[in-house]
Amino acid sequence: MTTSSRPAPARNLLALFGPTASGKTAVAGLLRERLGAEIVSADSAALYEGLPVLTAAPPYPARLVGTVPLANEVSVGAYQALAHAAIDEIAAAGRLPLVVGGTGLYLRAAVGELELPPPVTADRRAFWEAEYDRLGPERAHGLLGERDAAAAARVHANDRKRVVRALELAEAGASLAPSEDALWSDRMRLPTTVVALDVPLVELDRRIESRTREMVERGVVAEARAAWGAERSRTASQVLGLEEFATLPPDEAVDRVVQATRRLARYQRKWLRRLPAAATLDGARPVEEITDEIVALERAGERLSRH
RNA sequence: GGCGAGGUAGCUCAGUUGGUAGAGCACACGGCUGAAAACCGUGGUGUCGCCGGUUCAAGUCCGGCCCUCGCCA
Repeated sequence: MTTSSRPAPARNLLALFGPTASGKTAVAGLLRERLGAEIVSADSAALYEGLPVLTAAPPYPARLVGTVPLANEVSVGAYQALAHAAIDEIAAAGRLPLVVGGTGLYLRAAVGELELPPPVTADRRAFWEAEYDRLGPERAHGLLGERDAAAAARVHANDRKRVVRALELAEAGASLAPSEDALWSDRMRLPTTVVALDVPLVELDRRIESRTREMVERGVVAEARAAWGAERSRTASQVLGLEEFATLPPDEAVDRVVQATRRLARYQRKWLRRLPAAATLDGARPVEEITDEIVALERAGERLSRH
């Protein structure tokens, strides 16, 4: 009654990373059917509710998509807790969690062993921001050097955001400088098959342009205006294209958003080059073919783990 | 056709009394540990519209031509 073939490896985690417009959504949609996977998004902008067109929300259920009110800030730390909970819940139910996203840091936070230093209260942040502005970059950085030399060595004086964060952490008894570099390591929280999807740059640029134009037909302008008029946090305001579509004539908004999205895609491809992946597949190939390959990789147990 | 304004980096433009050019954005490369679609660092990528003249030296002054925009015909 038992077959002679060796048992299939235990399913743990599958992760799909790729820049915007690389075809992640379509591939993940097929993987969902083929592997009975449940999708967990790793995308900082898609977290927001009310922006399905602008953030290209998938046409099928996915965790951590459209769940955060625009009035709230998002952060890697908050995302990480939600992602780990979702992954563990899916796995506990005997299904395959499939983490899909283009935000490199979020993907690493979801699948890796990133141990993030704690958050700090809003008033401490406001205090250190004011201190930074009062002292100026050099003296603020100098102060950091006295309080946390390791953190100061990693941060440029002009990087206000990081100098402020490091000062907050030093005050709280923590440090911005990690004891161990987990960001670029290939250590995984669970045994994970990581697959990267990429498309030749010229084709990617073409896709970005046509996809941005389609957004207009699908109603981004109304969507963006509604969101822009609502109470929105700083991180919500920074979602690419929100301000452009809400405040500029559509043609001009499209041009700017295309340019900004191309820049984003190049940034995401930098992550792609450094992320440890079992394979990098060409997203310009037929979706079925790509899916077949990923299924094969997953079944073969091509995965990274804790070591 | 006449008058006016203009032609300098991929784009928008700055350039002093002549000393072979520089900002922002874009772009390239790099960093990044609770803002990452964020933030920061480094890099000028050029037939200064074309041809000639003056000058030791011209983006800059002179002459001619070409092109763009506006107004008037």
